[in-house]
Amino acid sequence: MPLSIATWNINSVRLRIDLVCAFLEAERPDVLCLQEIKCIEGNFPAGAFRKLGYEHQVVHGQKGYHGVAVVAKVPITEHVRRGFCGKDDARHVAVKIGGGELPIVLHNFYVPAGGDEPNPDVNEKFAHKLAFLEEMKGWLRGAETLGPAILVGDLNVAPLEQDVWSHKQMLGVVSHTPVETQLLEAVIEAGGWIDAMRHFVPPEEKLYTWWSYRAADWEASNRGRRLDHMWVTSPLRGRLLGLEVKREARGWNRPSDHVPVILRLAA
DNA sequence: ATGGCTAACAACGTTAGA
Repeated sequence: MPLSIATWNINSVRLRIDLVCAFLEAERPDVLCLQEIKCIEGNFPAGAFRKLGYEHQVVHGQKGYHGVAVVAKVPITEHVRRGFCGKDDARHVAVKIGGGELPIVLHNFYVPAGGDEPNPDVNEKFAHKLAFLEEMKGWLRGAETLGPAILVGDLNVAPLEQDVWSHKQMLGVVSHTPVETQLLEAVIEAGGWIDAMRHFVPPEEKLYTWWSYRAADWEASNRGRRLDHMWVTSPLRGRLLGLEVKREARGWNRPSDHVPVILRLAA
């Protein structure tokens, strides 16, 4: 059975539920992973998703900020919400889908942004980000040996030179500093992950999923970053079918600063 | 080099995003 997975940092699921529903009606992905839902589970707009056929839902929320969720048309057979760095903030949920012979484990992450100053000695948010990525690396080590798995989410790191509008000007900016990009590559390496977005878009080509709210004209200045990611383990390499970055979503009315990304897998 | 915007909330300034 072909499978489509979408990921989207929605920056408040309650404020933008109409945008999310329009996206789901147009694209009909089997699974949607959301980050920054900014609400507790009890305030998650479950009914709106259910109406569209997304009746399988796992929410890991908290009040006001952060928070992740998975909604699916296909059954979710297992789920786990993991805490990182000894905190109880809501930054991860994993689900198991395709419960038959070859189930797929799907991880949905929201990695800490890391604040402004890229120095862990003076900026505890940056220290938290690095510790979070280190913990991901250890926990997901050898992921490919365990079978089909997908990891998506807002990882808040743009690892490649063409993942930012200016590699040179971004080297000292949190999200593209060498310590972060090398650590993210180490997470990929340790898990045996395949960068599914770059499987389809060559690394020489610019690719962004986020544009700042602060630009007067996001499209004209086009100072984007690829902060959102979709990875798969090697058992899924042969099933990679297609990728869509829904850039136009950044131009919708009252948009998220991130756009949705859709990965399609063959049967 | 700076500043620019958006969202949540025991809310009308503060904290967070990145």
